[in-house]
Amino acid sequence: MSLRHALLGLLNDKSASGYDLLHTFNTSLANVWPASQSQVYGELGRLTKASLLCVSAEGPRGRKEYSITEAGRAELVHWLADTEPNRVRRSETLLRVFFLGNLTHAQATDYLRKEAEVTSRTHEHLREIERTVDWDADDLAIYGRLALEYGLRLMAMHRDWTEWAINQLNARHLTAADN
Amino acid sequence: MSLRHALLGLLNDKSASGYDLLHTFNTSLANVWPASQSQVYGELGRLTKASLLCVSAEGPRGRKEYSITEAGRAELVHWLADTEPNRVRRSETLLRVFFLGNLTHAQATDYLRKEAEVTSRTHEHLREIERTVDWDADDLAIYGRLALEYGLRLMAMHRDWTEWAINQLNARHLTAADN
DNA sequence: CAACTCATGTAACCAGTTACATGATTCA
DNA sequence: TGAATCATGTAACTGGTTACATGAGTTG
Repeated sequence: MSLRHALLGLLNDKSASGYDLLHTFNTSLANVWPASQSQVYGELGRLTKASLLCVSAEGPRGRKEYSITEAGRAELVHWLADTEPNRVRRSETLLRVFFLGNLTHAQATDYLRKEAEVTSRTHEHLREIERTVDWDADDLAIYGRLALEYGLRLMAMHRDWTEWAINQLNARHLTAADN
Repeated sequence: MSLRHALLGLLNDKSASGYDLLHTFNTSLANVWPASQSQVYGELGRLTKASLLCVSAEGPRGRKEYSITEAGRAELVHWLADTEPNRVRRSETLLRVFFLGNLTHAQATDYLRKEAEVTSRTHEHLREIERTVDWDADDLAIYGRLALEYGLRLMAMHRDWTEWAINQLNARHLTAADN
């Protein structure tokens, strides 16, 4: 149910169209809770039918501006204050690590090196966001700043771990007569 | 398609029944790629129909032991060597951070403190695993050790970030006349 | 007037969760 | 003999992805 609450949260800050929201999911929320076009439009319809949102204005090209209702605000706060987050994490990157023994030493370290590279790029991208966004603006920016810092630290950790893992594999490769 | 490759990876190491595999998903892989009973049994059936696995033995209580086939091994290596991991991450924990402005200062810091607590418990749990597992056994253990270290570092980072975030919110709360 | 951006909607499919259903074997 | 564990299977539902389909307004 997170997408629905993400929509409520964003619309509580500011009324917007599906198209506007989609943009937010592709930028600020891209690394936290990405959502596709079909998902956003679908969920907006369902939330409106459930009276947690309403269409507050219509513009050119069939544009619909959605606003949160009192019931929607109540649901948002209820979600934040009274429910537990789902903490299940899945990482395909890490799953692959489990099975690296099926590759040659060179292939395995290449895999890790590539991960390090992608991590660096993401880190750079987050730094770029940090530089360009006006962090004093509003609530969303203040808390978004906290989330961004999380991303930066995650990428740094990921980079360090990857280096460590490569060294582990190299050490093992040198001492053993395997592979 | 990650579950299917997780199954191939595990069965390449050692033939096993759905029940055995389920146990692995609930322990070693619980923090990397958890899977439910219905999912495992369903996928084993599909993989067998596709000839990537075969039933190599039947035991008491309808037990079926699955073994990987040559085609299955080929698919496993193809997945590892020739395909890119899906790196999409979703974090409900972090999504909620975006919307903490809808709570009181006390509620917001409580949320973060609770996250820190859960993180500590998970960290402790991983340390326990580190202590009890025999890491010299086989390939899976060696690479599993790398994954475990990732988990430990992730939890440490998460803990540090949470502390930092609480301080950020406290500092803001003291200087401003808001809330 | 062509290319681009704005803007919405839907259908088919795939992956994962929860719950239901059943029964054999082992062990205290 | 009753409880625990071993063992499998299926159905309904929810959430997410990809692709298809359409068209209005804006800008060079």
